[in-house]
Amino acid sequence: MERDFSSLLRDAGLRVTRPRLALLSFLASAGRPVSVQRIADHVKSADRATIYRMLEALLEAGLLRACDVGHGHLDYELAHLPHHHHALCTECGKIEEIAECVSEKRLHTEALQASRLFSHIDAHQVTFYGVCIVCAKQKPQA
Amino acid sequence: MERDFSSLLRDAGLRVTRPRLALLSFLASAGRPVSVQRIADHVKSADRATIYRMLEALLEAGLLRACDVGHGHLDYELAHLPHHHHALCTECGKIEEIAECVSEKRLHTEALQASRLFSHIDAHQVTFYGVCIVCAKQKPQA
DNA sequence: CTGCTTGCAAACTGTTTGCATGATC
DNA sequence: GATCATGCAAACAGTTTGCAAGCAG
Repeated sequence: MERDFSSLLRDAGLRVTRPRLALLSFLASAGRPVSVQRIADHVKSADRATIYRMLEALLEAGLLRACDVGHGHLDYELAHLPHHHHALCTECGKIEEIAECVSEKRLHTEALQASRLFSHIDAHQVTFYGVCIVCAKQKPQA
Repeated sequence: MERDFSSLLRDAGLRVTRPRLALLSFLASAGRPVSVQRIADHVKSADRATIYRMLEALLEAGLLRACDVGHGHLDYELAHLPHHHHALCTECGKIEEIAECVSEKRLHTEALQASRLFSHIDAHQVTFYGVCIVCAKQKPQA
């Protein structure tokens, strides 16, 4: 696994350093978007400033993706996953990755048609808000 | 217009105060989601702490809606508009409101089907990223 | 050896809280 | 007059920047 990350970094023209490898493997093990806070808790070797600079560099290089489910800060995940979206449990904050839907591709074109001010649309992000099964059991129709 | 806001507040069980009316009418005049920063610039009569507390109260009461286009903080808009989404110009930061699309309703159900962990989904938010016509003219295929 | 990266500390921005004052109902 | 809302100041959290030291290429 470390091998992969090294080449990823190298191919992106970035130096291979211990903190970066630690960050990447933590994100890989997480498997879902994580906050800077959580990264700092787990990748203790790296200073917070370093974490922010790494995230910026890796984001710029396209190795990471930032996603925003609306709790005031960005979460980060590895970018080499297929396009997908997130469902946020409004009870416990759990995030699930949701595969791209069929009707989603239409959204893009329909949105551009509905728009008056836009020339083209490059990307989109969808977040679903709901209640996960665990929370639904604990708090029936809360 | 002020009449309307007064009754809105009253109906929500909130007191009618000058800062709240100022906030509501500013949001109405803006017609698009605005940041706290922008609110503070325009609604100078109100203290920043007051702005945050007003936003919280009005959000709770359902008069406002928060939306997050991913630049690190929330934007706010009046909630009595029909459901819609936002397109963010990645060049100039302009936000356009995009009407709900036809295929969007399917998203909801498809997402739930694709999910493994969720019991039900209550809401969703979509943000489109693109380039507005003005910016597209200034920077052809940048 | 050169230049990119990191760590540490300090500055900043954005947001929240406590408490006394003031306004609404 | 009781309660809720506001202003001010101070605390907090999250993020960014400057600079010297360290490490990768």
